[in-house]
Amino acid sequence: MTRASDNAYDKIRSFLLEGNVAPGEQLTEERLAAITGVSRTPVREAVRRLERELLLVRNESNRIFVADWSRDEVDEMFTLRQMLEGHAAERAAQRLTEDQIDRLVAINQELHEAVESSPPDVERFLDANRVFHELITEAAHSPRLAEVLAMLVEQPVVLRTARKYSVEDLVQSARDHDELIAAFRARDPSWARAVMGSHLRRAFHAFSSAVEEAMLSSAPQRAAAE
Amino acid sequence: MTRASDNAYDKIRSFLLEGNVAPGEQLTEERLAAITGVSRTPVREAVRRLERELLLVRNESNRIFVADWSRDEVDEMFTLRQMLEGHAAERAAQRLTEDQIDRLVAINQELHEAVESSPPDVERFLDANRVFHELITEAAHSPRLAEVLAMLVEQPVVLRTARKYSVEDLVQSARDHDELIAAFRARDPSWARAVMGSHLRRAFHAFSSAVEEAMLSSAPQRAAAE
DNA sequence: AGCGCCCTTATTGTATACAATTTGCCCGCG
DNA sequence: CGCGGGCAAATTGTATACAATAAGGGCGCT
Repeated sequence: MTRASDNAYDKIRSFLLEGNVAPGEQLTEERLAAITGVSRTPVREAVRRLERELLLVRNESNRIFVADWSRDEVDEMFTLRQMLEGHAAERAAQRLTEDQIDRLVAINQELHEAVESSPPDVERFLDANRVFHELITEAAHSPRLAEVLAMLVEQPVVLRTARKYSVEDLVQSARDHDELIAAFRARDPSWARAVMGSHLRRAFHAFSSAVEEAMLSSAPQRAAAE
Repeated sequence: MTRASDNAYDKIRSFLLEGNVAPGEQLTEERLAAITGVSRTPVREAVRRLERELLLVRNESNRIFVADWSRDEVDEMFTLRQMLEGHAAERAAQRLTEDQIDRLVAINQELHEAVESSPPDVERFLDANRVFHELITEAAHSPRLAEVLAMLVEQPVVLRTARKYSVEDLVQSARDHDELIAAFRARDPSWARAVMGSHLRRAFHAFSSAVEEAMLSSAPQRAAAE
């Protein structure tokens, strides 16, 4: 792994995920170079990577912007994930070792704890959630599937919104994972696929209501300010 | 569109597709720069793109190699395409305009002609085939889906092997397209998905037998030469 | 002869200067 | 007041030199 460009990638990524810049805002290579402390060359590599993961986009004249996802686009993304992660779960059900299933249990234990603490520790939840899904993708043993999925998950909009999820949403999510584990233990691919499908679809609706909630409280203010 | 790096991308891509280099062979940025006539900087951009499309791969120390797909990997790729293009066909069935369907008919007419000429004009077939699938993907109106599919289609292994397809394979492929068009005219999403599914799965098996055929005739020679 | 270390060479990574392109602004003209 | 041309500034693209790293080969040691 190269030093500077990976470093730049990590820094820019955190920068975006922490919401330091608004969706739609323009960034310049120069500015990113300043932020990351490396020259434009590795920054360009990092930007290409982030483009691929859809965190950054370019306009028709190749200027760089923070990606701004509409509700429909997020819907679309969850639909693709449902299809692909459903497939991954199906394959994982046939391939997971006992050890790996035990690890899933441990990770989901962590996730349960994050949910049940008060207030719920959303960062810890998201972390465990990510690892949980990654392990399943990995166990599917399909490098191309993994690569494609890497493009779709970890979207800033979704992660930022997650902080607004209701406790019930988080609890249900943890329960979905429990059921996924049960499906894996039973070595039942279609069960696994089905659970993954409803899990992700529910996640989309949780996202969707969280956004609407946020809109209701913030939109009037914005309207007044404009 | 930038000049040099797009140019480099096109040239390297043709270079790979024409089979000028063997799968697994190492390439260097320097050599690609010589081939394309530009400096290493735009070559690196082009290489990144080709990596993304899985035509090139890197080893653990970032050296560049021509991708070498195993039969299982091609299987995996077709499975993903089946899932994603099936979804695209489903959406396209609900969204294609009459004009677009007419265009599909025209393209498939071209494809029929390519197949029926003797000997079959495989290049023309592949061209029409690509355009046909692209139009469907586009009509699905799902930018992310399009992006993901772009990573998977147009694999050199598959394109090279296509030259060895039997006439029946090509004819059947054209018939699949006819049926897809019928499904689109009927505005029947599940029909469209199902046809696309069997179309791609059959394509995989055509590929698979073509490869086996080639192995049977060439493997002994290679063994003798070694 | 085999094995491991070191030095050389090949290759990729980074910085930087300059070129090309795009944008935005200002100013003059209708 | 609008609008169009053209200049200046901002931004991305490319070339090149040098740095860092990895591979390969030879040489001595055992």
